Amino acid sequence: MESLTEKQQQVLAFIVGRLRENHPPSQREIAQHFHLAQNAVYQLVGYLKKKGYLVDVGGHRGLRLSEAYLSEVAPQGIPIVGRVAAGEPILAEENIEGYLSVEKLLDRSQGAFVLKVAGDSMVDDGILDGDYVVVQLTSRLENGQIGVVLLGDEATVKRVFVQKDRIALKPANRRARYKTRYLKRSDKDVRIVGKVVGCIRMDM
Amino acid sequence: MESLTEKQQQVLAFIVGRLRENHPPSQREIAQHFHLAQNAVYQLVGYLKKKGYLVDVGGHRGLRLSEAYLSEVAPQGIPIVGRVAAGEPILAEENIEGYLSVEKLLDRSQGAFVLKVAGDSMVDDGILDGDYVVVQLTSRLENGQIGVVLLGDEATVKRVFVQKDRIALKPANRRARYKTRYLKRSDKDVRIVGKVVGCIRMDM
DNA sequence: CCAGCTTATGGACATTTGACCATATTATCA
DNA sequence: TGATAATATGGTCAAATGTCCATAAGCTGG
Repeated sequence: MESLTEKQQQVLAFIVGRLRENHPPSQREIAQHFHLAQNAVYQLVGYLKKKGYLVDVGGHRGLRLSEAYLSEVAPQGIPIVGRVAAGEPILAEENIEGYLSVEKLLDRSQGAFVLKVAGDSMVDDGILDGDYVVVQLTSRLENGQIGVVLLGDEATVKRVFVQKDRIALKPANRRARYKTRYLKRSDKDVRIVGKVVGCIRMDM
Repeated sequence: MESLTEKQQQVLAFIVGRLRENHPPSQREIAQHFHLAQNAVYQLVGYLKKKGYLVDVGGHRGLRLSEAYLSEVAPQGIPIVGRVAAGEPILAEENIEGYLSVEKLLDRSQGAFVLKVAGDSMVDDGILDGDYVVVQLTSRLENGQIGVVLLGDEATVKRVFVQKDRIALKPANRRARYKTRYLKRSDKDVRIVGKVVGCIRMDM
């Protein structure tokens, strides 16, 4: 990624900050903030685009900086550290592999939601008590995928196997010997809600 | 919070989704998406403002929906589903316990970063190969906490025990019989980087 | 039946927007 | 010395924006 001048960094930081607040600035707003003419900003934005930090999207002929997405490579989210180069501080640019955007995972427009996991029946799959699983609404599940099934008013996270006339819910806990539950497919109290696409653990 | 009609909910969801992508929609874009006239959107937005879901900010005389902030009370993050009320659709308001904001976890200003986990030495603590652990930069670790330690240019995630003259790195994998590693505290190739405060698994 | 709220359409308009033009200064580097 | 990149100002312009007007249909509750 091409490097930025100080001015360019300042402007990018300002834009990113405003985007975080759901409030994309206009070029004239940026200009005012830095006591510049609008055209100075126009050029700075041009450099940021050229260097790949801002990207135009959509078929817009170009109106509103709002239309200039942050590129995926722009520093949003938090840095992913890969290998650590010898001698370098851990957050040095050489060590940063990319940036993690959890917002993508949590894309609400796709009908995702989060379910707080109660119980330890899935610990062998790395889903612990108190974790949040990210659920994608869908009734289609490949056999063996981890899904959320609604039994009456109780939501359960298990490995789901759809068989001829029944649905098998298989836990993942060698230690506690949870039993696999079998449910009739015809039972209208049973509903496959969605697929578990992610898992988030906080406050460890 | 005053309740919304279905149409209003749809429009709000659309707006929120687009704001998450750093791409505030214009009223005409919304109109196009819902096959409406722009003025229908104008009125819907008016209702959303009246009910407090959208808030005008700044001294703008009113141009661009981008200028209409999401109010703090508007549902940010994705919904956390707790108990599922009998009969209700899973995303009904009755079922939503709160909203998960991962951004808080990933607060960059606090000097957090993400490390991609390689290997399965911590699976018994629910940290799998390929997971991203959220690391809080700090050299202070309570004994037994999961931390990141830099050995030369290799970053390791383990349970850390600081003893008199050595540091113990204890894996968590019953099956593979990983050995606990002991390091001299005086070794300058050894550095405690931070504490693991979260774990994120994507694309399951 | 009427009143009020919601949804909906079409037209008009001042304001703002990003793009573009010409021009100029400064600093760096070959 | 000359070329290039970056920063900066002024003016102009078509396109897009949110607001507002008038109008109307559908619905609910009094």
